[in-house]
Amino acid sequence: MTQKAGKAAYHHGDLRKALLEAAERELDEKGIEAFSLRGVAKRAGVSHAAPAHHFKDTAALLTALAAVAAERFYHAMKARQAMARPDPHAQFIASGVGYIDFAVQNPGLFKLMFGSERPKSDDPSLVEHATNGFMVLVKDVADMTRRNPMEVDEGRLDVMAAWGLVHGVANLLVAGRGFVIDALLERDGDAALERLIDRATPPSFRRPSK
Amino acid sequence: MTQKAGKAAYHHGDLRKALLEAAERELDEKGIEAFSLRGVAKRAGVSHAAPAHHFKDTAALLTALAAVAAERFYHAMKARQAMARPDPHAQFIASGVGYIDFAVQNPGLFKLMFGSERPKSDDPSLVEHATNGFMVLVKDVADMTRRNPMEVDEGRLDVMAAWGLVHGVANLLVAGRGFVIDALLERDGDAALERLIDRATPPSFRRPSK
DNA sequence: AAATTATCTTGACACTGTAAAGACGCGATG
DNA sequence: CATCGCGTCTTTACAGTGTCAAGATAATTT
Repeated sequence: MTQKAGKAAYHHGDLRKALLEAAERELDEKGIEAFSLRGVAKRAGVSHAAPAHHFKDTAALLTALAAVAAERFYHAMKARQAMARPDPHAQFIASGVGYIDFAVQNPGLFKLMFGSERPKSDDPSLVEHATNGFMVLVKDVADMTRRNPMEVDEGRLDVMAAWGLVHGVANLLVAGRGFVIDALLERDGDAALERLIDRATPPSFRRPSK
Repeated sequence: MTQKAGKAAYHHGDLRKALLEAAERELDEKGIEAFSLRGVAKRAGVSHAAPAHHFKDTAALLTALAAVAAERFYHAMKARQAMARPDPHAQFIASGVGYIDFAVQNPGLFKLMFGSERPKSDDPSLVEHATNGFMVLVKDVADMTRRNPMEVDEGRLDVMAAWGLVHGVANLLVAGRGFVIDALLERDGDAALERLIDRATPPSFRRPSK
């Protein structure tokens, strides 16, 4: 086969993984717009052309990183839900808080997933994990409204509204435009987000159908 | 003074304005992440170092462009409101539709304003126009709830929710993640957005206070 | 042990943003 | 009107970027 399991297989060991970790650090410190492949190579302690043997180009590296980000993103939401009450509305709020909190805790990864065109958005692995995340949202809305929202116009509007709400708040916070609720977040933490989503829940989510 | 009014004052005429227009084209075609200052200069028909005399660096150019974008953004919302019924709820929906529609019609400028860290977000002109836009939203919420929302916690949550909703939907559409409602938009146009915002309006926006 | 293959390095190229220095034309001043 | 001065643009240069091609080295296979 190609490489050993543990570490130090060849010159570096598992360089592919090391590059992904270095890329995440680069992303956190420099931001997506100043992200540099040579910087990643430097962090990993290899030459500037080494990444080419593991990732075709920068876009491929960022795509792989976006895929692991999407996976973590999904698990962050599921973990929130696991700790919340099982009723549909509580589950909806939990995933929403998880959505926003992940963005705040991982602004670089979040912007990579949703705010950059550099990752190839049709990558199978990325699509898979992103779809998983989306399905959480759809299921939440489905459980609240007791139907498959994607099958009717009103349901689709509801899904888009729910997604848009958490996505917009996440984006605003990550973009440094959260001054409206920064003080509340400082004081109440996640509870403020719960209140926000709860207050913003439209009537169509409270009733079975309509 | 420095230059004539009409055109062709010196070698180029009003190069500053020409650069801003060229930058907008560059932004539309290449996107913010592939935006190139030399590309802008080429479009304007000047040497690659010419922009330096009108904008200190690329960030300064993008900042100026973001400022004009913010101004247009504000006017787009106001224009929508001027054509809508005068009641608070209709005004709120109108500005929301204007918000989202501007993003869809000007994805480059929208991403520049909200999704990029390259413009200097503390630029006075940019801050001024951005604040104007924000004030539209605050006023809408204020008119619906009959109070200054920024003065109480619940009001701030409402403002953030309203902003987040339209901002999130706009972002998703601009990021090519609008598949949930793309068909509806294709069919009904802005009316679909009106329905979306209307359905998503939380109960706290319908009643005077509480 | 020798050959093959995978992995990484070195060097090169075209491109980027920015700085410094020079050329040019316009407006103001004598 | 001629000249100066200054604002405007160009040329040249440099450090940095992503990517390609060729070479070197270690690990695996035969």
